[in-house]
Amino acid sequence: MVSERLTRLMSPQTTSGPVVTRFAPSPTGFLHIGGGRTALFNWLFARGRGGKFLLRIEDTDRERSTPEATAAILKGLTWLGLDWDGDVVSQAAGRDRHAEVAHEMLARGTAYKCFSTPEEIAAFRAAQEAAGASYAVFQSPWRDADPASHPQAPYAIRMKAPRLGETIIDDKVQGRVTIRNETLDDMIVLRSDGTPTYMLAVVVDDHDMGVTHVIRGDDHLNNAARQQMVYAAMDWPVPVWAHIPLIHGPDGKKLSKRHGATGVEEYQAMGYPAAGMRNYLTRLGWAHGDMEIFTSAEAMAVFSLEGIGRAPARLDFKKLESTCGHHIAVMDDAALLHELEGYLAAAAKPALTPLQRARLLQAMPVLKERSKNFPELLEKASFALISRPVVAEPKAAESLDTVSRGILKTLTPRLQHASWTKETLEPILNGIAAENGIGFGKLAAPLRAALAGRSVTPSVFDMMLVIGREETIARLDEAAA
RNA sequence: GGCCCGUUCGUCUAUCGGUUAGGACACCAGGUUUUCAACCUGGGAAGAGGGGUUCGACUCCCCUACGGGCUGCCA
Repeated sequence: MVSERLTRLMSPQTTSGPVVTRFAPSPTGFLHIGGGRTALFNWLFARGRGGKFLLRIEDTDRERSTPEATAAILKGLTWLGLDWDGDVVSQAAGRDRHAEVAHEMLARGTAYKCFSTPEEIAAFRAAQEAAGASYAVFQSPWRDADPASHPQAPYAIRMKAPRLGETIIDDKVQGRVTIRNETLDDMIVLRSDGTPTYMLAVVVDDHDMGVTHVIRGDDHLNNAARQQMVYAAMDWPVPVWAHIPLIHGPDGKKLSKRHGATGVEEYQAMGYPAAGMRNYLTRLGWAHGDMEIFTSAEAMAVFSLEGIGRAPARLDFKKLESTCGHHIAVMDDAALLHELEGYLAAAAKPALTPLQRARLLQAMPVLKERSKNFPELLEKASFALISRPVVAEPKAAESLDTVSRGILKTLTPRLQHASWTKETLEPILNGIAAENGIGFGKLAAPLRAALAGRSVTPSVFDMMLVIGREETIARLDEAAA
């Protein structure tokens, strides 16, 4: 699924050129909801400025990367409606280029060969700890070693990080972040087995792909300082940074499995429409005045990095549902039905029959205004989905007593030739109620039981209109018998 | 441990030195009603704590507390 990586194609970008953003997940599982939001912000920002939104799979960790995970991530993005430009880039496919850059840095003198073994480094740390130091950055003895003293052995390539001064990350979300260089180590960019590390790969890929704005989780904020060393070592322009806070669970702790749904696909299976998810996720950590309910196009028009908050936001299902409810209410009926069928498939529920689909489409106007998610909509649509004989639930059956059944019997003849509109039906039902000396509510209950087999349903008129005269009379006759 | 980031109603947030601190979700009360919703009206609800700076701080600075992140030949 991941195509050949893009080869070097962009000229060095300038900050005034077209916007290029990217989403770069590791394929180690499904698309995390936090990752989905990161992708969303990148998408909104690029699309809102006529720029490009690229997708790169960071699969350099062959141990943990799987093609299934890559497929799951693509599927999640697709469901969310986040379309990317060009081919999906595989980071692993760029090893040679990454190694080439590492050697170039070697040639420039901004990196050096380090012959220290992992064991020696571990020993160094243990010694530091034993000496009472809480922690110390590893200082390779090879940093300034005479090449003549280099042994014939495998070596890693490390950055020659500045020991003095400070590195400043000019971040659009976090502001100016200053990191003292002494806290930065000579990070390894090429392992002793010749493979590149993530720190090198991201920078090379972002540069080669022409990425102008790096919008990612703030767990990378400190990494940005390290990565900036590579840009400097290669004389490459540094992209605009925007480190966004992570999403937390309702309890304020980092979102994890015990909070329930962490994967985007789970939200589809729970029956939330993509447009509602996008709206909710956009507002989670970003705001533009009092703007609450909006389409993605509207969001793109005003989305800015400056509008992103600095504190982690908590997931609130109540608000998610409310937001989705607004979107469901205004969605096009056919589109809604289509997405609902996608939900059915995602939730491994039986597909709709042609008759059910037709009735659902007809009932959509009355159903969509009162549903916050698809399960709820389907619940309200029950009357349209069932087929005769209608089996009344216990609570509904109670309203089908002898008297009520008698009333229903007198009703059907009058429906026989009535024109099938609410305007005609309403006086007929009101008349029946009046003749029997009962309020309309008393008549509605047995009607609900007969038409839907339930005590909670949409309006009786709406149900009659959707299932039609023939089916209405048939259901009433069966219930009255 | 060190370094970095964060902290406004229960939740998401507005405010970018001067406001009765606004909106949304949720909650409570009332209204409407054909059940459930939806809808309408009203209500309670916030600047973590302590120091500064200033005529004036939610807003700027410092400290503390709490939360998060980074600190790997993981990404």
